[in-house]
Amino acid sequence: MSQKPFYITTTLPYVNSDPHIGFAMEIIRADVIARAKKLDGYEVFFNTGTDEHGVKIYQKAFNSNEDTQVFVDRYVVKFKELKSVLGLSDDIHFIRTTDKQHVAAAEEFWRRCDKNGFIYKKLYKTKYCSGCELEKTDTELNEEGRCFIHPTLDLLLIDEENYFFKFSAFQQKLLDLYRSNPTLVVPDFRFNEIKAFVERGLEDFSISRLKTKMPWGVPVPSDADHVMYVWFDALTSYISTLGWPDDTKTFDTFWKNGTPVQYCGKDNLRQQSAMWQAMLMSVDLPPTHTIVIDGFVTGDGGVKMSKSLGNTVDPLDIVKEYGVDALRYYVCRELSPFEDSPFTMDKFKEAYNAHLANGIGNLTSRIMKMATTNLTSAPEIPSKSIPTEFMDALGVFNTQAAANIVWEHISAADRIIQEKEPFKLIKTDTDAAIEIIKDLCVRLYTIGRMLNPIMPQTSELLKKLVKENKMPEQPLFLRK
RNA sequence: CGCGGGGUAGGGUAACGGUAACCCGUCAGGCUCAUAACCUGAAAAUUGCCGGUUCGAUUCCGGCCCCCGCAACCA
Repeated sequence: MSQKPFYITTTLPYVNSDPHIGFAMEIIRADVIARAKKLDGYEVFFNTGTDEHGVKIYQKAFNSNEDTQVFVDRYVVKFKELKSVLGLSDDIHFIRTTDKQHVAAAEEFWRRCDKNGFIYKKLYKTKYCSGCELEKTDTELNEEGRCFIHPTLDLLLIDEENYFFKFSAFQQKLLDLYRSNPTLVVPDFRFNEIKAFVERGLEDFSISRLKTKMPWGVPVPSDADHVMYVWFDALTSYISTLGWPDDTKTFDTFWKNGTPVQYCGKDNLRQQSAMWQAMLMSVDLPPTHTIVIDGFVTGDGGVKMSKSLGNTVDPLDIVKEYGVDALRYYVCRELSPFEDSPFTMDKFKEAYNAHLANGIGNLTSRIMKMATTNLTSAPEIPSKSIPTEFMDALGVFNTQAAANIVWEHISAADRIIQEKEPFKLIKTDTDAAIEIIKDLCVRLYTIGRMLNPIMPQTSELLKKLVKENKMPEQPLFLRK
């Protein structure tokens, strides 16, 4: 029996700063889904990587007087380290948009798109602030359309020839796709948002930059004066990582005949569920199966995290102090799967003590203490015991609902110990007490099984302890 | 009338047409297997405001008031 294929990818983070908690959240969630699918018998292709082109990186490297490639290489190391820091799947794929294979794929994508008539050249007016000596985008201008730093200066409009993508040609096709694919975007309210956006009408967007101004990008085929705009290049990574266009076997298995899933933050809704889908159509490739949009991690009170406010949290620090599984737990259960969620160290500590130290950690100690003192060997473990609701919740990307099921099982076991008092019963009715303890061991094993996608290390440890009928060498999660 | 999300016990969140659930905190019991952990119970919410639909609304509809994102060539 050949395994069913499953492909899931994160957004490729832009490597102009260190990995932040928002991306850690996204990739942990994707990893949980990837592990759950593996547990369910799928052959999983799990992808992440780094987005390394574009003006911001070019400028930052330039400002620090560093070769751009050296600059990105330095950052990529930090992102690759996430694999061990966050306990990600061993076989995760990592694509860099500077990889030769990706660059070739992006160029081929462009060629096909162009051949199909969806790329054209037109004059594009850029806004230039002579004070900053920089081009400005609308988001970098104030309400009157003036530079924040130099509001008294008039912006200069400079004509520049750019290549454009005929996004507007895909309005109806996108709406048809949305209609025929009712689970394309999860959750529903994000799907509604993108539908409304497309219904309002689409504007073609620029997909190239003049090389003289910004050389750090994939060259535009057949025009040495331009490089691709970073988005056009980065989005194609979702298929270049699968070997497109050369490795048709891998691509066909996981994308064409599979159910490709893209995980991203809400700031990526438009790019992934509209622009990228249109781009795929333009080269006659099938659409993404599901795009999962999660919210932002915010500071206390729902305010944006920012270094100036001092309310940022570093995933590395958390892992150092509390361990990988504690962070994974928090992401899965304490943060909303689709809405914005506040993240503070106080909340984290509170949840850690309540649910990891007092919850699963303490439960493990009390069950295994009774087991090791009263059982001669591990009880028989049923071959399957994961409740279907658990897998169903993960199937709709609701890690919170899934984790809640696990913690209901933990509470139930604590209650059973209190109500049946096997530690007391053992003195009067040994056989009955042994049966209760065996049942508790099986319950703990089942909890271990369910924790596999969410907290892989804890999962393995729980299963090992029950199977070998051993006390943990030290408490699983020490109170902080 | 640009688009979307939210306003639920002291704090943080869940549920979403039919006794409003959970965590932290507070109070009172219990237990001793366990990481001063665990269990039971109590106090505490007219579910932002005003109308409507309904036998019944936190949940559906309309209006209003606040908060937060986004508003495309920023990634």
